[in-house]
Amino acid sequence: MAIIRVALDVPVNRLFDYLAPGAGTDDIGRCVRVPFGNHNHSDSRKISGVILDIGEISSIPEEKLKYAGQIDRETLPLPRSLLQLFEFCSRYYHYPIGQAVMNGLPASLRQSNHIARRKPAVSPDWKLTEAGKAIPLSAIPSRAKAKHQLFSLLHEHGIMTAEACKTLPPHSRKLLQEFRDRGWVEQYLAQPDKPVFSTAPAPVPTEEQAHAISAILGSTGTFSPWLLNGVTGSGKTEIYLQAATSLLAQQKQVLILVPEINLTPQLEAVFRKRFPGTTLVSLHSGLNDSERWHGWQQAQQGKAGIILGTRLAIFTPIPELGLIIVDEEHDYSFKQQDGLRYSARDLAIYRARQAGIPIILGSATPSLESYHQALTGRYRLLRLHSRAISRATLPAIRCIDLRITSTQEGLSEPVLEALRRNLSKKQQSLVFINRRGYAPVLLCKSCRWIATCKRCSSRLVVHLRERQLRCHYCGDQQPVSPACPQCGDPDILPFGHGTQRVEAALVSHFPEAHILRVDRDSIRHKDAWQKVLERIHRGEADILVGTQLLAKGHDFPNLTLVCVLNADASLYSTDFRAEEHLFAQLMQVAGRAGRANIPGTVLIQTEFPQHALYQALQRQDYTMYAQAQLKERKSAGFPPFVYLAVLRAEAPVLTDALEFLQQLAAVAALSEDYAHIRLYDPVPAPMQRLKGLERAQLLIQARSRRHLQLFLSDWHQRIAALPVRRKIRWHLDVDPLTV
DNA sequence: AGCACGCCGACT
DNA sequence: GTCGGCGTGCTC
Repeated sequence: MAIIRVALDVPVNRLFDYLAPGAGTDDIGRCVRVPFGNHNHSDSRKISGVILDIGEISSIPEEKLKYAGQIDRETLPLPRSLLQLFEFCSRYYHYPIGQAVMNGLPASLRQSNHIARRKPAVSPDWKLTEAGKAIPLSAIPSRAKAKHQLFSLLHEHGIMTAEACKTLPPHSRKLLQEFRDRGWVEQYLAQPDKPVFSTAPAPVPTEEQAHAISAILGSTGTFSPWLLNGVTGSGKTEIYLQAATSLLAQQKQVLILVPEINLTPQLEAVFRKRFPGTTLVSLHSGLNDSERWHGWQQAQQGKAGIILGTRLAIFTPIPELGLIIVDEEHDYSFKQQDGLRYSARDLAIYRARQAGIPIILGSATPSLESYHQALTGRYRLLRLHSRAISRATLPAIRCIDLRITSTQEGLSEPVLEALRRNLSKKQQSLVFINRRGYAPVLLCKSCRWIATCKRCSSRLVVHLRERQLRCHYCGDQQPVSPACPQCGDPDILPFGHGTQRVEAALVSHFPEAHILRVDRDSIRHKDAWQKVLERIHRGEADILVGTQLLAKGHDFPNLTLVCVLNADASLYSTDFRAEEHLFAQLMQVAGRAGRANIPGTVLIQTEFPQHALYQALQRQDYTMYAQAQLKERKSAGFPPFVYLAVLRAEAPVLTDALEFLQQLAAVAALSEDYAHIRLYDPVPAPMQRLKGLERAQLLIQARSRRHLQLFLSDWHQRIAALPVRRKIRWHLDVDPLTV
């Protein structure tokens, strides 16, 4: 009897075997309901899983095997390539296979009771198999009237369309299932739909663009990763569009990944406009179950030519995938920070290799990992030097030396003066300060007490308008107390500047101006972001005050001045990626200034104007900066010259977490591959206390991916075999962003 | 993860 | 005497 091996959403890295009479290899990739757990209860609970394999024998004793429930044959099975992707995820990120699969599926497929409920989006047709054709009609006794009739219908036409099935009495539909179980008929899908293609007129590309486009298109049908490096406004999007045009014309599908949900509408609009007749589906976490399910189906059926989405879209089945585009490839949002900690950008490379297609990684400031790949010839580098619209010039970037210039409420006189001038010119300005709230610190002048979070090792941020102290890590809030809880002095003061405080200062400086604050607090309500964008575009804001929300990928045509207030904070960070991140962020925010035919100005307040970062930024010289950074990374032994993984543990008491990690480190020494890796001492995590738990971490470093993986596989198995330590939670993060 | 089993403390 | 606390171990 056939045995199906099913991926289930349980934290055990193995498949579960079930008896499934009548199941065949075409059931691989299908959803199935199976009984799970509840050994000696008659009404054992059923959950959904995905069939990953099928065979005749099981390593599980026969008496333990249960019968699988209903297999969902109404829905297209997941393609093998997607199943392979899940298997790769499970191996590479050391995550249970069932949870890797279920993490990637839309909720409507994942939910434990979906099959009975969900209306199928497509019904496959039935056709006679070779075995079925060999059965003569006379083999069916004519007294079995319905059976005979159905079989003769099948013999007459060879197929039974889904439409025709609907007109059959329910009894006959049951018979079809019976025929299938006998191997006489099978379900199949008529030719998958091809995406409709149509295109609106495209602008004539610049010479650089034309070169990039023809290079990319020359690699159609082969795995070729392209790193497209061009500053904001250099016309990366046009290259995406024209590369997509060619692939869509060949009836291929195009997958586009963007970092954030906020960026999907914008790029979506651009693509819809260029390809008015092509079905575009947008996939991100803002969709409800049925919307996501619908988009997924359109992609899988080949109806959607363009699949645009955030990181989760990397798990969409796309049968005719011809091109992948990862926009803003350096962005951290591509890495999932909990559960299956995958990098959608890295998985996109995997998919491109798997499908044998080109992939474009686009960025003004590529990640050092990708740039290194380009320098060593694994990726091919395409550079766009000039802004695409000929008259647009790069913004002039100038540092304001805070060592010799004083500030009031965080604003220096040159910044105020520039804002004043821009106001009189009726042009928009952006004041960038990457810190929400009014002030990041509440300090008692007499005893130096600082308001801190009870559950986290963080300082509470003053939100003056709401008269609240808030923890930006756990969300906890409390009213601002009237006096110092330690010494009773009523003289406690907000220290430092956040968006609210800068907004207030600007209001008093420029009472006549329209000032709009944009941060996570101001757009908390749904649709608020869209409304803010509309207001900005209607010119209803003279000065924008905001966090990185404003820095990412939005074109504000009338914006000509950008002022950066507190950039230096990142330079004090212990995180080895902090500088790279700051550079990318500042390049991005600088790119907001000056579009079309208005030149832009960027002013950066800093105490370190001589710092290499600001020097490179002023020249907008990514290459110079990246090469200097790579040199530093190489000598310091950081990625991309080494490969990292982090094992993090959390427990109510720090020493428990540290001791646990110490124990794991001892276990690691038993591994054969231990010689090829370097294990650091367990240390408290950068944010030691979070949501009431103490966190510690153990850094693993290796010279090659292969060695890291060999070690991790072995180590992970040893850890899993260890007796469970209560009250300690842990996880492994491969290629972590922060260590 | 769930869920059942199991072995110890305060209650009708 | 039992109800239920959560510590432990298994799920095909």
